[in-house]
Amino acid sequence: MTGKAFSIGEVSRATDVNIETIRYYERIGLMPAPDRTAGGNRQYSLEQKRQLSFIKRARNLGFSIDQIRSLLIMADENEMTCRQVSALTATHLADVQDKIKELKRLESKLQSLHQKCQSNNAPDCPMIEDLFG
Amino acid sequence: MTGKAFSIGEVSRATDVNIETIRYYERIGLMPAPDRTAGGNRQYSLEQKRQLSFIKRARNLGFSIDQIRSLLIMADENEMTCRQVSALTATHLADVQDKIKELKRLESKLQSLHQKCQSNNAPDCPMIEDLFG
DNA sequence: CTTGCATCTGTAGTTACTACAGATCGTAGA
DNA sequence: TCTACGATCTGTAGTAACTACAGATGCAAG
Repeated sequence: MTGKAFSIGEVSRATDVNIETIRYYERIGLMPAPDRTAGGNRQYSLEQKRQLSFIKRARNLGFSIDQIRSLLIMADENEMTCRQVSALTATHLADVQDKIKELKRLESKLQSLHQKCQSNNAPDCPMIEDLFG
Repeated sequence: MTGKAFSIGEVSRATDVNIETIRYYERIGLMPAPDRTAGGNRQYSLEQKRQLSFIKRARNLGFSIDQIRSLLIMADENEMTCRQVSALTATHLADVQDKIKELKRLESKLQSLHQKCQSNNAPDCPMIEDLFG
């Protein structure tokens, strides 16, 4: 009993992953090479569709492709993986928090520069002066 | 009276911009092609050094190369540019704020997933389950 | 059997650099 | 003046994660 097979377009719509991106994931080995029709079109199994949706969700959480590779391996094992997943998540969370910090630094600098710039009617721009040092 | 000339290494150390990056900026037209010694080594003028430091500061504020191209043009003109600079800064600031928002969304999702994962000793990982949907 | 949308492969472009390899330059010391 | 040897040179390729084609087929409905 072979399960239902899906075309790349169906899988794309179901997971909201671009067709080109799906093929890209296959090329880099993030997705397995699916079966093909006689004519050469890809035919995805339900499990493969599920894997793609896993990848999509993880991408939406900002995990990198390499991190997702690890997550997929962990998802396939049963020992110790929850701890490993937890560690990977913690690392990623820290990365995200670092980025937030950095962006907030930018935000406040930009805000103060912007304010100086707006309240100025002279020919010289304080923002530009600032950048020249 | 020709001003002092600087080697690429001196300029690199002075601005904290990688030598390869300086050549890259020249290749893409962000920096002008400097004079050369008889043997072909680059010789930067004080003004060119200043321009590179301008670029570096703007990059540190998160402006894109294309935005910096605009900023450099504006820095060279004298009409209306403060208003333009202000507009460009506002756009960039909005981008930064959008990114912060998105990262905060990620942060809170990751935090809640991480918590579930940590308080779990069962064989199945709630984080993985979650990603599979 | 034709029409026309869906897929196919393969390559190149995106952003902002970084990392070589292999050759030459420039300068301080002998 | 010759010789090291570090600094630069050019040119190309790699990074992350896609996206965008071109040109050729597949497939299903009428």
